[in-house]
Amino acid sequence: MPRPREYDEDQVLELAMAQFWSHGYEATSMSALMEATGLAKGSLYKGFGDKHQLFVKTLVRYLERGRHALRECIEDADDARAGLRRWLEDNAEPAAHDGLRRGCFAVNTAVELAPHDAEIRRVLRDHERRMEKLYQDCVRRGIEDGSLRADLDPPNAARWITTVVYGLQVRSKLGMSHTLGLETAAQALDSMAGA
Amino acid sequence: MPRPREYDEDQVLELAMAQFWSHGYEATSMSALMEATGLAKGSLYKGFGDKHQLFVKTLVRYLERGRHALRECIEDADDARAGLRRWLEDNAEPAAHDGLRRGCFAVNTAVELAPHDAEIRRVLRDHERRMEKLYQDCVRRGIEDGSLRADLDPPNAARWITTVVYGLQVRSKLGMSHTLGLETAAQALDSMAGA
DNA sequence: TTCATTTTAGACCGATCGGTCACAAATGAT
DNA sequence: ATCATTTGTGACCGATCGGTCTAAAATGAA
Repeated sequence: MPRPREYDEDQVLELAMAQFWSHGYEATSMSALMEATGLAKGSLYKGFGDKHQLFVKTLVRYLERGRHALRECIEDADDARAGLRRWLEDNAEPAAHDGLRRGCFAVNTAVELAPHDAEIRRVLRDHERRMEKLYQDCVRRGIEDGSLRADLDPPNAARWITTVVYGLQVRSKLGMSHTLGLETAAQALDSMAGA
Repeated sequence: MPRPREYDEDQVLELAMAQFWSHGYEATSMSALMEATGLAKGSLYKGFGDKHQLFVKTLVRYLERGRHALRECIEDADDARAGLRRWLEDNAEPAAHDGLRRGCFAVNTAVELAPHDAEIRRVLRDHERRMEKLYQDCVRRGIEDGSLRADLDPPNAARWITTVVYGLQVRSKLGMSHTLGLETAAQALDSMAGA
């Protein structure tokens, strides 16, 4: 009986995400979101809540996708090391790809909002915890299949991987070349590779 | 003959830096800067230019201080590895220290502004280049005095150190504990330590 | 067709944004 | 004491901020 919605919710979230991802939270205005999504202000507020709620929705979406990508990356690989290499190389790439230097939405948000926004902090910490669980599984598998050093401590190694990935994403904001990114990825892998 | 200035320029820059460092560029308003520095709006503009120019002044100041700290850290140490350890540990610490989680002003700025601000990008790239020069010197010294692996490639190792330090700074924004930070610092050192 | 219901559009809101400017205050030189 | 010069102050500017709200449009049910 009601009037049907004219927009596709998923698509709007994608478009809004692109804005937040490229420009951050503070530098993205509601007008920019209206233009990017094609929706009028009223529709955005009715459909997605205020600016902050919309931001969280796009962030959660991004994080879920990131975990999915990591899971796939690890599962599809021949051994743990190959999966890890692929993941590190993927994280060394986006900088060169998009001239936008938008880096990683999660890292951008951690830097901009985490210190003063408890909800964002909770969401990002939860994501970090889940990612490190996946890293741990990968490391354990690598120890078993011999592709990673046998003396690695999985939780410790997971935090190590997290750190290197964050570092690559920051470098990408300054315009790291693909070649140098791959070099660093290789170095990270070497620090954990089996004999 | 003119009326003398009533404020101390260095002190004002310090206070403005604290604001930008904690809240970033966009989230820091001129009113916040007025309150933080105690200067009226007109004085800020007359003395330091507009918001962007003031920001750059505080950033440059921060970067110079950072390079100085690294230089001292390396020179004062008994050997290259000790200096590098000290530097990595210092970078694993600030997170825990200030409940503000303000992290590293350079990393914060790289993430927030570098993609869309050519001047900032130039300043930060120049700083990165200088820092890596210092890292390279440190690595070369470490190869000579035997405290670092002999097969390290200095430019490569310098980028590696940069990456890890960036990663530590991002983790600090989410509230990394001092203990876990030190653990990662140790891991980074191990990846370069001499036999 | 009429009605209840929901979406859409955009005018409108007070607050705040970064930035300017005119004027008062403070100095040393004369 | 007067004057040229520079600093300090805060009122003021138009623009834009995030957010609200009313009214028109679009539907299915009755």
